[in-house]
Amino acid sequence: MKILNYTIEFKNQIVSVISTILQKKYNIDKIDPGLLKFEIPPDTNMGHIALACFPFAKLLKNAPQKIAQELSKNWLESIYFKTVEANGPYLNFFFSPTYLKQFLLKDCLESPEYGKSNLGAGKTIMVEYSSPNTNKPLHLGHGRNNLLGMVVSNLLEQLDYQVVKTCLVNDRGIHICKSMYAYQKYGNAETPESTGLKGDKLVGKYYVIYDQKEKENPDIAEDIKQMLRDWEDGDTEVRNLWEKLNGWVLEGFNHTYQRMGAVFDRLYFESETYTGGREAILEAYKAGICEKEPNGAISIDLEDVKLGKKILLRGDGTSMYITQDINTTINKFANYDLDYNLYVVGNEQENHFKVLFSILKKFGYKWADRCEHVSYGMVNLPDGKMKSREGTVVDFDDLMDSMKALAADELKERYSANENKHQIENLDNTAEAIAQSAIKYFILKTNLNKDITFNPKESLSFDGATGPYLQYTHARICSLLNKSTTAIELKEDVNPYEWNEEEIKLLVGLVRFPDAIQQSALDRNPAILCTYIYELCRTFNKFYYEHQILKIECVQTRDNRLLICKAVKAVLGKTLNIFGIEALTRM
RNA sequence: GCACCCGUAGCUCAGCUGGAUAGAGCGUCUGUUUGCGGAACAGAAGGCCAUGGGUUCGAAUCCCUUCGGGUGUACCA
Repeated sequence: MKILNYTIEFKNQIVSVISTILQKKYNIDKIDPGLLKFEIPPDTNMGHIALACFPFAKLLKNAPQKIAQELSKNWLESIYFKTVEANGPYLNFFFSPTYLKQFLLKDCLESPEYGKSNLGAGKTIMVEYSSPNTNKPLHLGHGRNNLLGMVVSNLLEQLDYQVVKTCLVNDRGIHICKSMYAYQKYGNAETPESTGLKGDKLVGKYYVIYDQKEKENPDIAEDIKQMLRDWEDGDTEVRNLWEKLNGWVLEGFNHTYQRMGAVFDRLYFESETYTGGREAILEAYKAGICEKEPNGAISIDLEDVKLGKKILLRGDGTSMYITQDINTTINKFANYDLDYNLYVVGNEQENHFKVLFSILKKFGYKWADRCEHVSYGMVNLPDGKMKSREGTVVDFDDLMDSMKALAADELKERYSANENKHQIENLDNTAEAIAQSAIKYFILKTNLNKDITFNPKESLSFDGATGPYLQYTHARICSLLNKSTTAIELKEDVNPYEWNEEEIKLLVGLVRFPDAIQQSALDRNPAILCTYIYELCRTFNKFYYEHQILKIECVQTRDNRLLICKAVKAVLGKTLNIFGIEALTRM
């Protein structure tokens, strides 16, 4: 298993010591730090961390086994390591008790900064996510998007980036007119209040109705086009209707966002940006970057980057999807002094973003290279794709509701089955927190480039590698710490303490935490942190099962175990926080 | 047609910047609790890492072939 590519304090020491030894021995100039590949040995008895010596073999023209031997023999004393030994082609390191306790545990317990780094210090990064259409409610696909946007933002903040979270609201266009049209014709002046429906649900209902009506009478498609023209002309009646319905939808979205914990620093509305972009394109045309088509459309040749030809303005002079995206991106860099600009959007738009970034580059914007599409796979159902119009979507509000109901049932059952157990004071909040964690972890744990198959019956369990498992581990530790009658403080060991295998595994897990965050953030992939924290919890639960803590006689052992518990709790709590999952103290 | 992505245990997924014996969860079978939360822990069974080749001391991992699945390829958004 490979690890430790980033800022770990002891890494620098290893690099410099090894370089010195090899330079002296083999009389070479410099060792490329990239050759030093750290790993976690398969078994803690072999070592706590390891360095593979294969890469040196070629350079030094010697067997990796021999090199490992030489390195171990010439290793210098270090505060970080107790022993360093060669094992075949590997150089294995065992952490010193001093490092584990006075450095690692101390950091975990006392430093709110543990896990963070300053890779992004002084840099601003924008994360655009969610970007919904205001004609129908949010479904599970949006759920994945929102969660990725939120968590990637949180991860970047751990690296000390200044993060600007934005949402581009697609609030105009032909698809918006469809629900408006159906509402106007068949709506009977319904309102969220009169129907008791959430605003986005009400409008979504008419989006579906429109589709049915169009199947009965395809001619109404013309009415929609007219409606869009009226909207663009500022027709009062159409505009009023639009404002009313959009207001309802956005109100509905806000409830969903709030419930799942999505927040935005800045909203961009397509209705305000869609006319822009023309000037930039016409300017580029004047500069000879774009061409004019026979019918007057403006196009750009992207053949050199194998993206063909792209129309930027239609023959009738109207804007396109890409036109307003050009405009919005220019605005973003004008509004904020951005170092990076991320778009969390599904992989079906990969081509669109390649085109967009290429265009901006050709237009001469130096920041074009700092734009990045965070692409992810789709969410499918066991029997295929989700389709709004065919009613096969998993509505995100409904999903949260049903998960909450399941969690509440579970809590009641567990409570009545164990009368001696603690009482859940706030069943409603707890059920909500458990439901949230089940959904969030389920979605986040899958790598970005993979599609997710969502099987409602099987996917959202509370057992195994799930959000509730993580919460359970946290609650268990809290319960344990509460029962401790002595203060849990970090003290220097009077007698040397030998950590057992499970304890060492936990400590090595804690060492990896900053690395897991950095890798997760730099890859824009929360799944890495998901895997990490699940493994840490599994290691903890095994440790907990195998060893007594509070009731063990040896005070030193008890205190050291409690320290580990507290440290795991700290790291677990931070991670859950990054995921937007409540770290329950009871459940 | 072309481009990109995916193919690892019955199912859902880790592992992929090449390295020590390919790992988890669910499901199936079997154990563990007077010890602090059993939403836990352990064991068994289950793999030609889609296929065929190549590079390498070494390939699930990199390159190419084939097959299977997905997405994109608009003067739609």
